[in-house]
Amino acid sequence: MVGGMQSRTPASRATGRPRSATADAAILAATREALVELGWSKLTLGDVATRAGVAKTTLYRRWAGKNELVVDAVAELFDELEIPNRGSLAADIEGVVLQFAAILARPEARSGLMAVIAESTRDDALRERIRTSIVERQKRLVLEGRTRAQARGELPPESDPTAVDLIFDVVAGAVVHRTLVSAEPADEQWVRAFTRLLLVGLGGAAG
Amino acid sequence: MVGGMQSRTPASRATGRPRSATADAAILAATREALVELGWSKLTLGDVATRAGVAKTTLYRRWAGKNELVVDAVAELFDELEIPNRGSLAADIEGVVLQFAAILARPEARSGLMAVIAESTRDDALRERIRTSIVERQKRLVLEGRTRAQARGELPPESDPTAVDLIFDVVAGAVVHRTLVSAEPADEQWVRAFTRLLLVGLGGAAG
DNA sequence: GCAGTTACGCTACGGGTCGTAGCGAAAGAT
DNA sequence: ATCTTTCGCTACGACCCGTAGCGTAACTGC
Repeated sequence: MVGGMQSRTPASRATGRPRSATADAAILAATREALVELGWSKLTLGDVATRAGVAKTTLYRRWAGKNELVVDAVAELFDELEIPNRGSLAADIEGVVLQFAAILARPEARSGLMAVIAESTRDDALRERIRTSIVERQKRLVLEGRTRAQARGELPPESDPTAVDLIFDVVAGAVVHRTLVSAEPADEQWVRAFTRLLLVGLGGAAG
Repeated sequence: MVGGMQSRTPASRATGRPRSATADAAILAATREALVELGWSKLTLGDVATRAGVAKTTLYRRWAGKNELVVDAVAELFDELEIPNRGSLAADIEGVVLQFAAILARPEARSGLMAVIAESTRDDALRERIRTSIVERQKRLVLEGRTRAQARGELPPESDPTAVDLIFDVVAGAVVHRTLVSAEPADEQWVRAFTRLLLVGLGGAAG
């Protein structure tokens, strides 16, 4: 579960009919299904409610609108992200980038993620929701990978705390740009070349 | 001008009343103005027409819909992009990245660009329009910068033609992710750190 | 059990936007 | 002057939005 949806009131009351967890799951699944079939712009909340088998009003009791709903629906796709321990920094990077690319290859992520990010440029609350439920989880992987590499002696202990932010923007940005803007797959070959570039830079001997 | 709007028919006829170029410019300017004030989702074509002082029908004769209109309106922002010749590869990179960041800092670019990219994941024609009128122009800068660096002897002559694509995705992706997802400014300090990372990689001695 | 409280499904509604059609007038080309 | 195309304007059905109101269902505490 994501944890980003509306809490019912101040501190969840223990009285009255409880909200159906089944309905939550059905709505989020229906949202992803609609994203695949219709894309962001043609997705309507009425249609999602019908697909999920719930009333439109039920949907509006949980989510404020299309933006929040899609953020939660897409966020679940990132639950599976984990950084593998493959023994070397290069292998670790390749592993996590491939996982990230696999998620972005799915149509429900492609059409949904960019759209909510676009909306978040004018909605601070939405941006925060995206940050906590999607971006932070990714960034944690970068931190883990670097800590591991430092323990192995592959990287010097870093003093600058903003270095992680930079690396994260480079890694995530490159994969997103490759898959969504250039519209080319981030396959193993590309990931290897990218990892090499990230490790040794432009100055490194070219392949 | 962008050159991406609808040609009137097969080969532009020379008879009848010609289309008003003034109207074109007014519509595109009004679109950017509406993007700033309303953002993508609340922007309506009727409102744009009113702002531009033209009839709604006039707008529909030129653009098929919101997507195409915004692409053209945003594309004009990238007309000013040029790679400066600063004498070294590092300085060249810093210069072009700062220019790119300056464009992405403008609200009409932030809210518009990501939205049309999101839409392009389900619309090949739109993606192609974005590619030719926005992306390719950026990529040309990367090519120029690399050619220049090779002439200076800073980079070895590259055999792999896909290397440019990779570098482009990394540079553009990092800047976009920094400004739109992390929502932090790509200022001089960040650009310097990024350029260093791009040149020497993670293995390079840390600051 | 029984009352109290909340969630649910359903229907209906005003308000807004979409994209198009139809009209007469305007602006050029020949 | 005539022909062709664009322009501004109005009007229209279709769709989606977000909410209100109602009766019913589910769960809690007495």
